[in-house]
Amino acid sequence: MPAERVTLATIAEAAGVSVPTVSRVLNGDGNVAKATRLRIEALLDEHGYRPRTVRASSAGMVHVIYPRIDTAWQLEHIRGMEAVMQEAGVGLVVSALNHGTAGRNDLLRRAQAGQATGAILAAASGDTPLAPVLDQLNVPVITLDPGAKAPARLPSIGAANWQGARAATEHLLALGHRRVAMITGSKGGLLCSRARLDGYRAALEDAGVPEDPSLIRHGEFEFEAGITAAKQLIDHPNPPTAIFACSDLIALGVYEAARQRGVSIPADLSVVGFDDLPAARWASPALTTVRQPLEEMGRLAARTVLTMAGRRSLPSPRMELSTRLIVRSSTAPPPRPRRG
Amino acid sequence: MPAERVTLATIAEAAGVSVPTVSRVLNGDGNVAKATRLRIEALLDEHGYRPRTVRASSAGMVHVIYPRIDTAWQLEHIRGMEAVMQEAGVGLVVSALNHGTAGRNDLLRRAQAGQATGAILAAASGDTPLAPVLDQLNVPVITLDPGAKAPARLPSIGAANWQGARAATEHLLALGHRRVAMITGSKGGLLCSRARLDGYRAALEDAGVPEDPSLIRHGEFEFEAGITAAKQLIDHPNPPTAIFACSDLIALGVYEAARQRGVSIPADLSVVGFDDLPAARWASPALTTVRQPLEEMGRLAARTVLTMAGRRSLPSPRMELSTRLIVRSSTAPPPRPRRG
DNA sequence: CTGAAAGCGCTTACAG
DNA sequence: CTGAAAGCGCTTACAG
Repeated sequence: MPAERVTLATIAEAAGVSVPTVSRVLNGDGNVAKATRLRIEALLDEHGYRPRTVRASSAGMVHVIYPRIDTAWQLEHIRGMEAVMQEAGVGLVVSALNHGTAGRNDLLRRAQAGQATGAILAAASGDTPLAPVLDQLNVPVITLDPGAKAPARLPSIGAANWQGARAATEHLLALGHRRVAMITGSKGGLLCSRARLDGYRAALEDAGVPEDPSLIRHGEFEFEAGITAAKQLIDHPNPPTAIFACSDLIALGVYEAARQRGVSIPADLSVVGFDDLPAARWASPALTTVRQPLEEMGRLAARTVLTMAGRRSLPSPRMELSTRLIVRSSTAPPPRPRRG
Repeated sequence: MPAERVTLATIAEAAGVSVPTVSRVLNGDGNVAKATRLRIEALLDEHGYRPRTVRASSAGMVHVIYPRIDTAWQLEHIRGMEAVMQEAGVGLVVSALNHGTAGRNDLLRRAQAGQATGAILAAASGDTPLAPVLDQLNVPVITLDPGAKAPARLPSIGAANWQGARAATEHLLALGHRRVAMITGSKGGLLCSRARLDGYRAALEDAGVPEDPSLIRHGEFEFEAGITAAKQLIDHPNPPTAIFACSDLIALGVYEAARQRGVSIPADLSVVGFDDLPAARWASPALTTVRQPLEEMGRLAARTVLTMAGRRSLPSPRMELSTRLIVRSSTAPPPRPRRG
C-alpha cells in the first residue's frame, strides 16, 4: 500500500489546523503557538513530510566538474571553493565527467531546473564534451586551470606557469648548474606544460646556457613517467646535474629513479618540482618546488562564479595567480666534476 | 530599474503562445512544433528565465560533511561517493564544518527545504555539533569512518583497523623482527587508533614477543609527529629494527627521520604504514602499508544513504570493510645484530 | 501541435 | 495566534 503523498494538507488534517498554519511552522514563522508548533513538527516528522518543490533561490549550487577525480591538488581546489561557497550559503557539488556524458547531462538537467547557480570546469581539456552545450545554460560558467585551449569566451583562472618555471630554472642556474634537464608533462597539447617549457628555455637563454635537446624529456604527469625519464637522463653519457620536473609527481619519480641508481639527492643531483602538493613536504629530502596557490585559485574561481551569478561584471576575463619558488632540501650546488 | 520577475507568463506573452506551451518546452515535451520550440528557447535565454521553484525530487543531493577538508584520503572517499551518486542522478555536496556552525546550519536549512536526500558524516569526532540536531532531520544520516564514538543509533561504515594492524605486525614478525615499535595516531579518543594499537598487541602476544612500552609512541596523524617519534625511537638505547606507523603520513615522517639520522630503509629499519594513500607508492623506497579500501568505503557509504532514502532496510547498521597488507620495498629482515 | 480550464502545493495578505 | 480567501507559478488532463 503505497501511502498517499504527504502534503501540507495531510499534516493539517492530522493536526486539526489549517494548511497555512502548517506552512508557517515549516517556514519558521514565529506567529505560531508553541504547543501547535510542537504538535505539527511531530506530525511532519512522523509522516516523513518532504516538500514537493523547493525555492530555486535556496537551492543554490555551484558545480565543479573534473575530467576525473584523481589527483591530490583537486582537494586543494575543493577546500578553497568550499570555504567561499559556505560563506555565501551556496552548496558545492563535485562531479566527474569520467569520459561519459552522464555528468554533462546531469549538469544540464540541473541547470535547466534552475538548480545550478553556476559551474566551474576544472582542468578541462579543449575537447570537453561540455563545450558545445555551454551556451544552452543560463548560468555562468568559468574554467579553472584549463589544460588545453578552453573555449575562448569563458572566463578562466590559472597560474603563472611560465614565470614559475623560469624561477625554478634560474634557481638551479644560480646554484651553478649548467646541465639542467627538464621533464615535461606532455608532449603537445597541455597549456601549462607548454608555458613551463618556455619558462625553462627563457631562463637558459638569459643565462647564456645553450639548450641541449637531449636533456628535455616528454612524459605524462605521472609518477612512473618520472622514473622512466629520470633513468634515461641519469644514464645519459653526459648526464645533467639538475632536473626540473614539470610536476611534483614527476619529481617524486625522479627521487625513485635516483634511489635505484644510487644517485644521491641533492649531493649528486638537484631536483625541482612544480605544484607544491602536500607530498612535496613529505618527500625525503623535502622537495624544492614551484608553489601554485591551488587553494587560492579555488577561492577565486568560486568568487568569480558568484560574481557572475550576481550579474556583476568581472575585473578581467582571464586571471592568473602568481607562483612562488619554495626552496627546500632537494637542491644544492652541482658536484665537483670528476677528473677525466 | 529592476526588471519584473521573469515567469512563464513573461515568456509566453513575448512568444505569443500560452503558458502551458512554454512549460512543455521547459520540460522537454516532444509535442511542440520545432519553430515554436526554438523561438521559446531563444526567449528563455534572452530573458534569463530561472524557475522559481524546483521539484524536490530532481534536487536530490547527498551532503558529505568533514570536520575539515585537509587530508589526501578524502579525495579517495569523494571519488567513490561521486561515482555512485552520479549513477543515481544525485548530486554530491561536499562541505566542511571548520569548527563553526555554518556548515551545520546550511545542512539543516537544506534538509528542511527538502533539498538533502541524505548526509554522510565523515571522520566525525564524537563531539560533532551536528549530533544534537540530527534527529530534526527527516533524512537518513550515516557516519563514514567515525574517528570517535559516533552517536550509536547512526549506521556506520568503517575499515577493519584491528585486523590490518595485526597483519602489519605479523608481517614484521615473520621477517624476523623482534623489536617492533609502533607510532599511534593519537593517545586517546580516536577509535581507529585504539583498534590499530590492539591489533599490534595481539600479533605480538600471539608470537610470544613481550610488549615493550618504551617502543610505543603516541603522536598525531601528522608528518611532523612521525619525525619526532621516529627520532626518539632511533635514539633509543636498544632501538627497534622495525616501526609500524599508524598512518602513511606518520610513516613518511619516519622516512625523513631515518634520512636525517643516516639510517637506511629497509636495510637498517623496516617501516610499515597504514592507509595506502597514493603517496605510499611514491615514497622511496615504496612503502609497505595496510590498504584501507577508501574508495570502496565511499561507494558503500553512498549506496547506504541511497538505500535508506529509498526506505529500504539495511543489511546491517555497522559495516566494516576488510583491509589488506600491501608489501612493497620498505620492509626486509632485520640487520644482523652487531657484535657486542 | 496548441490552448482554455482545472488543479496542485504552497504562500501571502487580510481579518479577527 | 489562526483561518478563509486570494494568489502564484507551474503542470496536467482534455479537447480540438
